[in-house]
Amino acid sequence: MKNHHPVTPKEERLAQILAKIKGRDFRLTPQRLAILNILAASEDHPSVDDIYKEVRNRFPTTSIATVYKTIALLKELNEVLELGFPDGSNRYDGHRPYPHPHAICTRCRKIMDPEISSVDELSEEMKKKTGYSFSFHRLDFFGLCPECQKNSRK
Amino acid sequence: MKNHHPVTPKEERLAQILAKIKGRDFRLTPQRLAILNILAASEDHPSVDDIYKEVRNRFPTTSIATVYKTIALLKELNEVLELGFPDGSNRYDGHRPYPHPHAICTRCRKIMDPEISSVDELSEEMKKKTGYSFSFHRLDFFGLCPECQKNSRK
DNA sequence: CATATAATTGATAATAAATATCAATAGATA
DNA sequence: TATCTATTGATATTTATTATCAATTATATG
Repeated sequence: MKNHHPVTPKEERLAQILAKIKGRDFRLTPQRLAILNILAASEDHPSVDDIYKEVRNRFPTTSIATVYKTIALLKELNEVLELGFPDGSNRYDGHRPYPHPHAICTRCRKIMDPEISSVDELSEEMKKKTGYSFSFHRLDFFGLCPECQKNSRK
Repeated sequence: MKNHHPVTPKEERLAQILAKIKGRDFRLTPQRLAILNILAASEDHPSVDDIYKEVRNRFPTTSIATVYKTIALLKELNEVLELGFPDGSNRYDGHRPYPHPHAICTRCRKIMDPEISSVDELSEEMKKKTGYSFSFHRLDFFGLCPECQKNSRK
């Protein structure tokens, strides 16, 4: 079982990204591939440093600059979503790069990706009323998750 | 015509904020009042530096640290909304502090505040599906404004 | 398969936004 | 008016990100 056509959604996604990269005379380096895989695989929302630490498990010489550069590339290709935290740092969502909102706990930092049907309507309304052509977005709600709510009531 | 009860929405708003400040043994300093007025008056979305420059017209000794501290206070009181730019810097919206989306041009940096009716539904759905209690949010769409779209088509 | 070209890496310096520090100042209260 | 303590202002520090550039290496080509 070696080279084969993509079957799972994840493999398909990865294949698409690779096609995009090859199509624009970017090069496919092992570091990039590793970062890509980490992002595509992670169900949570890693920081640059999280990603950095994980890549170094497989490629111990990887520089943090490479992580930043790869993420910048993926942002440009619209294959990763950047969540801006109020403290100035960022998190990355490589899982569902189309518009979707996050629920972010400001205490424990837990992030949820609920399925929200009204997003499409919102996007549509925004496009109609502004005339903008959007390429990315941040739809993030900040507050307390259910657990932290309990703990804060004494 | 000196001290009088608030009549315009803006005056009312300001009066509310002042009440909040007094209620929590914060002090009402001239610098704070000036920053507050700037934010309440500005129809666009100033950066910290924009605000800093404007305060210094009236209070030339004002420090940038004071601007940061005042904005932090207003964020805490939920009286100003922070927009995170992809470049890491922030903009501030003191005009409509309840949930509303922005359309941000990544080329000319123009920001629009359209009236979007589906936001309420989105907020409601988010609350129901996550159980979070939200205190602030970022609903920002990034892309090209109509003018920059024209200019980019050769 | 060997080679040439140019994109990319890795190490580190530079930048920039925001926060922390702390003595001096000045609101608020009695 | 005097006291108390939050706030200011100046600056140092922190932290995230970007820039720089020589060395490396992916890719195309002969």
